[in-house]
Amino acid sequence: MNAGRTARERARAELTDQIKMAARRQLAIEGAERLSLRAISRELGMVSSALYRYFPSRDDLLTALIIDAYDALGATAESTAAAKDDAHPADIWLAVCLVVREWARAHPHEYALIYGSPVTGYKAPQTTVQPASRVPILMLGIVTRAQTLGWLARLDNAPEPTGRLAEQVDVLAALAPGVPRRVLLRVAIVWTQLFGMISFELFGQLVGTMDPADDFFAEASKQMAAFIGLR
Amino acid sequence: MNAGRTARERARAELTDQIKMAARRQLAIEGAERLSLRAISRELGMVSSALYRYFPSRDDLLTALIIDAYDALGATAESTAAAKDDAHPADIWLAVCLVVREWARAHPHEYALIYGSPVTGYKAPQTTVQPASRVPILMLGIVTRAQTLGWLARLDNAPEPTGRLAEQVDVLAALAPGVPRRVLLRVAIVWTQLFGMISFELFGQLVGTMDPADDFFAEASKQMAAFIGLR
DNA sequence: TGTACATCAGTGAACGCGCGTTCACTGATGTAC
DNA sequence: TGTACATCAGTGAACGCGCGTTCACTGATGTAC
Repeated sequence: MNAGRTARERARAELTDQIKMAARRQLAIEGAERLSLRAISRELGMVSSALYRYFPSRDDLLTALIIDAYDALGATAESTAAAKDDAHPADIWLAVCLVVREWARAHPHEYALIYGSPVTGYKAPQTTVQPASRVPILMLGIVTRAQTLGWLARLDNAPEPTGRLAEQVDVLAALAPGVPRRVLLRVAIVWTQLFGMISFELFGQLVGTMDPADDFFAEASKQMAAFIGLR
Repeated sequence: MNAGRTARERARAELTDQIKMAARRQLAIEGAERLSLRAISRELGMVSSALYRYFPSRDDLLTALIIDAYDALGATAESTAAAKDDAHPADIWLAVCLVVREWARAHPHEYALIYGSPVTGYKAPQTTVQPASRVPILMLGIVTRAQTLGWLARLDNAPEPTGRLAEQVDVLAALAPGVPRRVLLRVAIVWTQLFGMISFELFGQLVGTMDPADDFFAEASKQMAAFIGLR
């Protein structure tokens, strides 16, 4: 019922959304570097200066798009995991890997916006940090659950991190109580592998070898799940 | 002595280099998307139209820079490997991983140019393929040598690729005679991990956890070397 | 060695386009009494 | 319920800047005889 919201407030919320949608459409065609306020205003049939009632600058619009992209990916991954709540942790893990890849393939420019080379002259503000951490936190949660349920191998052969690396791993440990540090280190390694593989696929590095990458992706994800001890 | 080359030819070669150098300098500051012929011509004290005597268009200049970047990275990696010719393959492997990372950190925009999100509207021509393959070919060579010398574990537990994935792996097998397919599949996985980790470091994804990444990188590279059976 | 002609590098002006941002303004919507 | 005033959205013109590419040209370098 939107009780208490004036027509003005509703119109503002709606137009803010429409601006972001137009921006995303442009992003999909042109990429982030070429995202242009004037082109967006043209698409919406407004005058370019009108956008400044909604976003104080182009960079603020970019920030909004970045946060939206992280949140969209995060929400997709989280709901995939939630839907398989009672599956084996290893299966949940794989499903999350797959859905992250699918989202990336379905939204290549939004993926590039958040995981590709940074946009020149743009400095991501602190507000992007929390949305950016949703996928890693989800992955740590799955591993933690696996540990609790006894579905995590002991990995006695995996080396224990020491020194500064141990301290860095402790940042993860705070989010994954009970999971050994040697496992968490491997989770970080696998995390970089996952996004490295997706980036290689989307950015054209696999052409001529592992492209199309469906089988490669599935098999790599499985081996990486085993690498962190999921079984 | 440059025998046989006229003054004109020498001047042309030199200016072509200077244009590329100026372009690389601009790349380092502005990024590839903002690379501008006019800015380059300004830096060289020429008129912008003069550049068209050297490069038929902005895209051709970009192509030249991409090829140069792949070649610079490839040459660096190859000479690192060559300098350790008689070391253990595992040590050569690690040294190559490290020097690839170092090169990337020293040339972040050139790295982004070749391993980051593709430049919008730019389609990489076939001529970039060979330079792009230097590092992967080098890595396969190291693994092949390890196999020949008996420094590659058998990895009996690693799954054998099947179906289309097996065919894709065979592209690598042609460059790595005698290396089992299950190992080559892992080499491909590790290849994506390596560049994924470097991209995450350079593009700011590790901030708050594994940054600074020296220890993480070294340890991850070691574990990945073990993952493909190097010992 | 000297001349005539062809090749090529670099100039300067122009075309046609794009962009982000500011600012004074009009007119509609919302609020306090 | 009605009026007076404040808030806010959107306009349109302008500023000052950037870009890639084309084209007719001048003058220097190279080549053939």
